[in-house]
Amino acid sequence: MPSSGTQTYHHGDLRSALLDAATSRIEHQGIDGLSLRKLADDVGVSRSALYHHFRDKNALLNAVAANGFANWIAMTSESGGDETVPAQVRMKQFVYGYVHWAVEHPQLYDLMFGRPIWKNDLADDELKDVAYPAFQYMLSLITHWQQKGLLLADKPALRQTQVIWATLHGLAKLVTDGVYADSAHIDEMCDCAVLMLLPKK
Amino acid sequence: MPSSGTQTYHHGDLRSALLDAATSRIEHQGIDGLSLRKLADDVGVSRSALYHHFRDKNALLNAVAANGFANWIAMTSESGGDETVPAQVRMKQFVYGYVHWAVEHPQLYDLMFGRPIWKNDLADDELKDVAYPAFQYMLSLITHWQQKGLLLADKPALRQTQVIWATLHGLAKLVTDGVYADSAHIDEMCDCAVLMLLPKK
DNA sequence: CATTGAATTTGACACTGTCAAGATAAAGAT
DNA sequence: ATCTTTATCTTGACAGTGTCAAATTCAATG
Repeated sequence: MPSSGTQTYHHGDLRSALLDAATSRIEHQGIDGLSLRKLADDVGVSRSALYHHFRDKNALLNAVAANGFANWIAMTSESGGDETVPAQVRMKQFVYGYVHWAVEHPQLYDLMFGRPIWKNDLADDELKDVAYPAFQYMLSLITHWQQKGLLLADKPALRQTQVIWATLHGLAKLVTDGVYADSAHIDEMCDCAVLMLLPKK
Repeated sequence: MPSSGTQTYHHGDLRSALLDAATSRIEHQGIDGLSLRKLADDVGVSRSALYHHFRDKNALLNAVAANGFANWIAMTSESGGDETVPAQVRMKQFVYGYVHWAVEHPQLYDLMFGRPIWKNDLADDELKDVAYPAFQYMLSLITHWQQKGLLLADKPALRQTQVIWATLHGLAKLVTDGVYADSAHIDEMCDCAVLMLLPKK
C-alpha cells in the first residue's frame, strides 16, 4: 500500500488524482483548454495511463460533471432546506445561491448544463444518476413554493419550474459568458428577477 | 472575370464561399465539428487558402457570428415592428420569435451568444459593430413595453431587460441543449413565461 | 518462487490549426 | 506585347491533439 507522496509505478489512486487535476484544469482553463497529455503531466503519469480508468475523454468529463452535481446539490439543499424562514425568503436565497454558484464555477457549470454532454447524448449512466435527481429537486422545490401560495396555481408546476429555471440559467449564462451583463450587478439582477417572477406585486 | 461554375485557380469569391460553407457545417456539425481542412475540401481549395481571407479560425467564426446577427436582427425587427397590433401581442410574438429562431439555429445561436467569443474577448470590431446594436435593440424594445405600461416602472429598464433576456436565453438554451426541456413544449413554455413576467395577472 | 493480471509506458496513427516558402494568375505600367 | 507588381492559392512542415496496440513494470496470488 504505497502511501501518498512517494512515487511508485502503480500510482495508487490515479483515478481520483486525474479527476481532481481535471476539475482544477477545467476551472482554470475551461473545457476546451483541457488536454489529456498536459493532464497526465500534472499527475506525473504517461499520456495513456488515463485509459485504464476512463474509457475516453468524454468519460472523464462525465465524471467531472458528476462530481460537480454532487457539489451543486450540497450547496442547493443547504440554501433551500431551512424550514424556519418563510418561503419567500428561501426563494430569494435559492436564486442568489444558484446564480452565485454558477458564477463561482463558470466552467464547471458550463460542463454540467451545456450541450456537449446532454444534446449529443454523451451522458453516461453514472452522470444521469446524479443529474436527474438534481433536476427533480428543482421541480419539487418550485412545486412546494406553489403550494405555499408563493406562485399562482394557474399553470402547471412543471412549466413554472422550466420558466424559473430558464431565468436562473439565463442570468447565470449571460453573466458568466460576459454577454450584456457583468458580475457587479448580479444581486440587483437577482432581486429584479424575484420581483418579476412573483405574482401580484 | 471567372464566372461561377468554372474552376479557376483564383476562386473569385473565396471569402464568401468559405463563409457559407462554414455556416452550413456549423449548423450541421456544431462549432467544435468545424475543421478548417474539411472546410477547405468542401470549397475545393487547399487547406491554407483560408488564411488570405481570415486571420485565423477565430476570425472566421467571428464573421459567421456577424452574419448570424444580421440574420437575427432581420427576424427580430420583423416580429417586433408591427405597430398596428397591441404591445402585449407584440411581446408574445417577440418571445415566440426569439425562442424559435434559437431552436432553429441552435449552433449559430451558441456561437453568437456563447462564452468562447465574448468572455474570452475574441470578438473583433466587425462583430461588435453588429452585435451591440442587437443588444441595444432589446433594451429599447423592453423600455418601450415599460412605457406602454406592459411592465411596471418600479425597476430600471436595464434590469428588466436583463431578466427578460435571461429568461428567453435560458429557455432557448435549455431546449437546444436538451436539458430538462424538449422542443415539443416550446410554445407552452413561452406562454407560461409571458404570463409570469407580465405584472398583475 | 512462479504465475497471473492489473497498472503503466512507449510507439504509432490520423487528425487538428498555423506558418513559411514557393507557384500561379490576374492587373497595371511601359 | 512584355515586364512588374500584387493578390491569391498550394505544398511542405511543425507542434499539438485523442486514441489504440504492443511491450513493460509491478503487486498480489497460487
